[in-house]
Amino acid sequence: MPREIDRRAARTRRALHQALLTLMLRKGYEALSVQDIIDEADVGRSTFYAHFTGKEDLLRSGFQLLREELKEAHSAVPATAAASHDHPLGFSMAMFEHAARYADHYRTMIGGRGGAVTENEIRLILAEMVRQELPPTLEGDTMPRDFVVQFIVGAFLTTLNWWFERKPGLLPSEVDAMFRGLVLDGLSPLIGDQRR
Amino acid sequence: MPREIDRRAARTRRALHQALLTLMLRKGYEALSVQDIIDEADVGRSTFYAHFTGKEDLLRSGFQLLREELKEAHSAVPATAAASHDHPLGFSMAMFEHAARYADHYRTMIGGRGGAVTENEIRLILAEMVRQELPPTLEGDTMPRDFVVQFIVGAFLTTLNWWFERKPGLLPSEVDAMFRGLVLDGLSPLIGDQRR
Amino acid sequence: MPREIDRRAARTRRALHQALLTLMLRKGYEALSVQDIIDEADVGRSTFYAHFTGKEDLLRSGFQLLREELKEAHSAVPATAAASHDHPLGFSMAMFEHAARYADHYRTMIGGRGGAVTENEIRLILAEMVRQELPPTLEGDTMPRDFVVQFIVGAFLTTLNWWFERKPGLLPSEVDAMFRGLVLDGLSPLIGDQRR
Amino acid sequence: MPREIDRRAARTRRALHQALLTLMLRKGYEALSVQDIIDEADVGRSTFYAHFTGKEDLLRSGFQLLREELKEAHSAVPATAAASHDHPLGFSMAMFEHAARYADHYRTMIGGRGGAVTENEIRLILAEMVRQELPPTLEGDTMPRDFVVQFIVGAFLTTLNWWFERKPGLLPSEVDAMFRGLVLDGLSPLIGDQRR
DNA sequence: TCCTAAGCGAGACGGTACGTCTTGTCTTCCA
DNA sequence: TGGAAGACAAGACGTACCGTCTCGCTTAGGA
Repeated sequence: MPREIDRRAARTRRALHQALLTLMLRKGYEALSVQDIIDEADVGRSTFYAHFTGKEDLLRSGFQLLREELKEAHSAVPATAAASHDHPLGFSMAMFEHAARYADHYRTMIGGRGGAVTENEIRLILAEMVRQELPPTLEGDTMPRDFVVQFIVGAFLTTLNWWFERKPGLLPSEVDAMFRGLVLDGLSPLIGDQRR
Repeated sequence: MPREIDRRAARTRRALHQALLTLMLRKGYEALSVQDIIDEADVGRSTFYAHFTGKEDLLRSGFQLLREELKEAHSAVPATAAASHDHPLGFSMAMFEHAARYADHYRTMIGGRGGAVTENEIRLILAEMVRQELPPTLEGDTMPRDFVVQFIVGAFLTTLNWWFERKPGLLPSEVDAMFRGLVLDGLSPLIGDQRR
Repeated sequence: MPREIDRRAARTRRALHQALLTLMLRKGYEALSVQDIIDEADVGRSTFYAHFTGKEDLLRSGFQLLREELKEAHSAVPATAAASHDHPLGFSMAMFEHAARYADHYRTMIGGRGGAVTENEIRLILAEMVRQELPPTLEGDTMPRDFVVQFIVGAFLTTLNWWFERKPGLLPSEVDAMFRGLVLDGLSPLIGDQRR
Repeated sequence: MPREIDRRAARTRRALHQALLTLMLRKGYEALSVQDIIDEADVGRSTFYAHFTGKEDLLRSGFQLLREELKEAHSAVPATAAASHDHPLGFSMAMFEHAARYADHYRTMIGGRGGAVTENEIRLILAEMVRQELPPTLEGDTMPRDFVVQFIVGAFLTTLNWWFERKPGLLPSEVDAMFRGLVLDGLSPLIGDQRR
């Protein structure tokens, strides 16, 4: 197969992904039409459908690329599992800082304007990160590992959302402290739990 | 205003709410068209738009009714705030049992098939319940109350989702124990946290 | 039967006829909806349909009344047939003057804005007038009487239309002269017809 | 512009014009809905609106085409103005014969079932024909030329209508004689006019 | 150097759903 | 008990997208 074609095709796909991103920031995912996207990308209608089955496919494929990039980036870093023993949920601080820097994107992706697909994809990515940090076996063996993973991911997203919506002025470090406080120690310290 | 009109109008609205519920169970919210709903409800197109601005309005109005019913039901019960000191998150067990009984509905509402609006409405209802159970002041004063509320609601929905998706065989009591374990005590007991 | 009801009914009908006339002047017949009419007449929907089968029926019924009034008015006048021998098409001058005085109404009724029904009703009324003026038997017996009637009515309406559309400045007497010239003597005097 | 599109578009437009004609014969113009037309033409709703703004536009555009065809056909014929001196209103006989052959179409177009638009378009076409036959200057200079044109057109349509409605058995030649009799010589020969 | 096969833009097309509008019916209220 | 009020089912309107399709144009690789 001539590789020139590959190159052209790749350029087209990139243009479409870029257009999607731009437009999602501007109007949100649900409000976009395929027509908007191909106008923004300056691409023919049939070309769009030659590459993707619809705007959802385009969105998913974008996250697919992102996931692969992240995987490569991570495989370069030595196993952090050991470090995580002393410093659990090590990913969180970096993520909050990243989110602060790219607040517009995060807001779009997470605040409903990204649609259900986006949120799901983000959960998958976060779940992957959390899974790698979590010790392979949990003490007591009462909690399934993937349940714990979902719990952490959910708490993280809740925190991010609350931050953006209600207290955008807080520093990443402050938000991180709150996140870690709740996730690691739960509510008991806050309500003077009398159990036992 | 003649009350006959009220009665007819109420019947029409009820038929539409019922149709929406039926169809959401069958095909999910996003896939529904207004045409589907009015066909199911056997109602004229213009009648639909005389009552609601669209399917989202219909959905919201349904939750509005639900919320009012719940409020009335709750106002009958004596304040549970006192009891919640000994037994925090008292709502959870009853909710898990309720969810088990009406699994189909919960699955539809929560598992993405209900759409973003539904999830948001459910969060509002749950947040209201949690807010009533949570002590008015939290110890240490480090966590904003509404953040804690969002954390609990998120954890509850995560638990529900995980239950339905991954381990539908578990008993409500088992799921409740897991939910309470994580939310009240956090991860520390599971990972042998060495901090401090 | 209580005649009070008759009176109410008559008032309702009059209100509807009046509303129709008002609105036809304002927007033209075709553009009117039943809703417009009952709003203008301040009458309930079912009331309208209790009296008329639709807006066409209302229109026709209005002309029906008009026709009866005209018939009464004419029956008072002694037979003009004799006079018409010396002065054929005697009706025309009076009609043109009337049209000039009520130009708005005529324009509405005749210039297309009145709809096909209106034009037809007007033709019926005019045909009746023409029929009365025309001698009972035509010389030569080559032309059916009703054909001649239609010819005259058509020429009259053509004249009226042309007057309003193209030369609204002309006096009724000038227009009448043109009408009579063409209808009575035809084209021959104008084109120097060489036949025979 | 690629001419393939022209070809496809032309086919679509032809199908719609054909469907309109068919349905007008069957139910009349006013009773038609756009839905009827696109069903008959087997064309998508949006396609219809891509070509025409509504059924009136479609109708007008059909007459536009017809007018262009007639113009081309006429431009082939040598100027008939000269001939018309000896034989005025030369168009009439051919038109009556044509009408007899395509009675259904004429009946639909003229008898009210064609709607106001149709009648107006037909008047325009006939006016054009009459204008070409009429000598450039009229004797006496008392009648505006376009008034005379309207008079002739009106008389022709009156004749056609009367023929179809009241005496469909007459031959084209008989009808033509009546038409020419009235239009050229007027009423005077029929009523023994005593003027002067 | 020409040929050919692919990627591509342009956009016509049949469909489906939208939210609005109008019609004629039907049920209840009120005088 | 009959007229008025207006909720309603039905369905057409014109608009917006969808996903499919056909068509020429470009462009680079192999002949």
